[in-house]
Amino acid sequence: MPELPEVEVICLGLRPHLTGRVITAIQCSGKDLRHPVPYSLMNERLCGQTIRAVARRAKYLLIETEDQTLLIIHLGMTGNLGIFPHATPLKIHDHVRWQLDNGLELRLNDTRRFGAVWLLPPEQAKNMETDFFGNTGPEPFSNTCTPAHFMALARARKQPVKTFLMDSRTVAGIGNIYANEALFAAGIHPSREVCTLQEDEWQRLIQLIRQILTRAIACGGSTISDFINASGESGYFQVNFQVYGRKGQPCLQCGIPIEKTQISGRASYFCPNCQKT
DNA sequence: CAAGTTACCTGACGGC
DNA sequence: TGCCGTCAGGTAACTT
Repeated sequence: MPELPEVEVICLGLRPHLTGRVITAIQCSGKDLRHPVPYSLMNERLCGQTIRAVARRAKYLLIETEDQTLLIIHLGMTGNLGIFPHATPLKIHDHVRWQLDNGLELRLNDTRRFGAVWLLPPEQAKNMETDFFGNTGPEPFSNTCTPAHFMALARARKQPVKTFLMDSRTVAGIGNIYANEALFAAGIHPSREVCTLQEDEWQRLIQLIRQILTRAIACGGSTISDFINASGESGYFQVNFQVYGRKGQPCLQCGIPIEKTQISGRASYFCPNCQKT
């Protein structure tokens, strides 16, 4: 489900519900997500704490409490977060619930359980950016996300540009949908060897990545099958997809049918006319 | 080391 | 109707 725009939409939706609230109790389904859920540690460190801030880094949601404890949530492919009254019946695949002091609770629902939850006590949270996110690339909107950054990493690498963009060590938050969409917008073939991109192409690609992510956030994200934001609403950026999921349909620029191929195991969509290798 | 493949897990869908 | 194979927004451990 979630790439950067979807996590950002969830973050923005949750922030007013969570900020200033006290976490009063925590419940788990008992099933592991990608890692075991740190249930005992959360009970020790989180219960009784007031939430100070809700933020996003890459595709991770960060919930910080007044004593600087950090709850980190990743949604994997199918994870979703919502705010519900405590008495709301549980749905299948509701795996973690954080009860609040106002009768509501935050719920993590994750069908495939590729999501994950971490709890960093204050002394670890302090070093989060190096210890937890040490291998994570810059945010696409940060001023360190530059052509020089990409060109330094791409030098001498023959990897397809699409795989490079989706690597979280290169740049944060870009997954399969937005990699496909950004490369179409830039007129760059997804299989192109990443070391061959020139500075002006990187400049334009960065600009288009930012534009597409910004528009997707404004649309409330993309709803492929089941994404909903914290208020239970679907996103609608998917109506703006130019190539993703459009195999065989005419390119919206030139009318040639969109093609689909596998690149590093991921579905890749492109216009063979508008995107040259 | 770089790049490709597989595994993790569940559910939806298409073909037969 | 039902069974089976394939595929899916992510990440990391493997293999080559």
